[in-house]
Amino acid sequence: MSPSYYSQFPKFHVAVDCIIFGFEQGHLKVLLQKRPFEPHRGEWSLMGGFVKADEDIDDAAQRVLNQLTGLHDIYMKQVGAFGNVSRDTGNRVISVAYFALVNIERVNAELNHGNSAYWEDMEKLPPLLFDHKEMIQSALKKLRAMIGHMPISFQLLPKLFTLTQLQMLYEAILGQKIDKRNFRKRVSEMTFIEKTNQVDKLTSKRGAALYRFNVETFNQEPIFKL
Amino acid sequence: MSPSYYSQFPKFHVAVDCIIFGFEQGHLKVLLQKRPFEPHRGEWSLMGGFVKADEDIDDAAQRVLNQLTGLHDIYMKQVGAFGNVSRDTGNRVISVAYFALVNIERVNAELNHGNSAYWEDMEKLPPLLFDHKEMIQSALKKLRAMIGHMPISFQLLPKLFTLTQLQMLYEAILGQKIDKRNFRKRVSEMTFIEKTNQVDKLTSKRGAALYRFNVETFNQEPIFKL
DNA sequence: AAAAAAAGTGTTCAAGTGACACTACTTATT
DNA sequence: AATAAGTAGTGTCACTTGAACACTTTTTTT
Repeated sequence: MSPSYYSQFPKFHVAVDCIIFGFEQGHLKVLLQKRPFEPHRGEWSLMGGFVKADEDIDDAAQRVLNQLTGLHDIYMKQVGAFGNVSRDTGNRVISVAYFALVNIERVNAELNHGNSAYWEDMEKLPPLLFDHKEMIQSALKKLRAMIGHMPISFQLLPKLFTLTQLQMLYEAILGQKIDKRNFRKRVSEMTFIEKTNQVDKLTSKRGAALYRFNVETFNQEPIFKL
Repeated sequence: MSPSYYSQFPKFHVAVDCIIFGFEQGHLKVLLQKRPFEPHRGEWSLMGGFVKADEDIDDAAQRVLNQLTGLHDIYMKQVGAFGNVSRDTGNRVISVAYFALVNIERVNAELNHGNSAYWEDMEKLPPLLFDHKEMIQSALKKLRAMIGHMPISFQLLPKLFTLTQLQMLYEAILGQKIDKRNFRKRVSEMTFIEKTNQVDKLTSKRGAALYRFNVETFNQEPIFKL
């Protein structure tokens, strides 16, 4: 038994698939693309890619996200490994799913439209390749479990946002209405969600105060409950 | 671009590693073994194995669990994929970790001692192979998040158990003391944790009522909060 | 009969959660 | 100048949940 004891065992293609969430006009969205190669070319699918020989899986996910969106250093969370024998009908491929939360406007500036990428509303997902819908559902479940404890949802919003936007975001992710006064009460307890003196006048005649997430204040007292 | 488009990409050994939790004498334990092959033969490690070419990853985890313990159809939960380039110093191996909860007595009857398997207390883990300690920590974190909502902890106990045992189990998993009266109050609200008329006299002179988890009652009203 | 050992049992207070409806401000329209 | 339109913003109360807390009961052993 030399170090090549391993070599008696089969090897597999390993891919990463990215569930890239965005938020626009009160709707939670996912970035989909038409698969650019055979088999199943042209079907709607998540953005994915094969892991390279000298690459950590986490890094592969970052690379794939970057290829599509141009973004670097985005927080990505592993959803899990999907490894049924017949999940990929082309060949045996084990895929590790990751999700990311991104600001749609920042991404659209950089989107490589040669990829025919498209933001699809989570409520209106078309049929998707293989088990990609299952991956999205798992990712959403994980996201729902996390947003109450970790301030990750701000990644989906512009730097400055109104409390109505923030509330609509939570409603979209959780899939349920939230009481406005209770929501704002909780927000006001988080000192790191701070009011600026700027006003957004796009959606109301009165105008709404713009808020910002202050990382430094959060690091001093990282207690988050929404 | 034929169906062998995939073939330009590298392939990897894919393994599963099993975190097998047990509970004995008030302590949460993990089943470890001395690695039976090179490299690193003899180091303490989780029970693992390579995925076969025609095998779902979930099935591979079940197979590995069965090889070591003889148990079938045990609930296993995926912890995640561990895929850093240098996690396995022997060769690139991507490993998917799973955890299972088993009854130690049932397992010990079947344990293949040729594997030199050993139940180690979670508080006293020795240095472990590669990233196995990290896998165990992730598994414990996941377990902690689950036991409050799902009645999985009963897998760790004998069919009949006392409330003191059940409480010690929760204390061991959560790593903190629980108030006895509050705990028993909550248990008494779960009608599917039912008192038998049998009594355990091993640990007290008075004797303690033995309880059982009733699956049928649980299925009728699957609301679990502990 | 007394001591030992763990089982079993309620109440009270604080905190958190959820339900609920009107006023304030600005702009556009007449 | 008045009013209509449209969203922002604001407090209270009832209820539920969670946390703290100590003594009595039962049986066996000495």
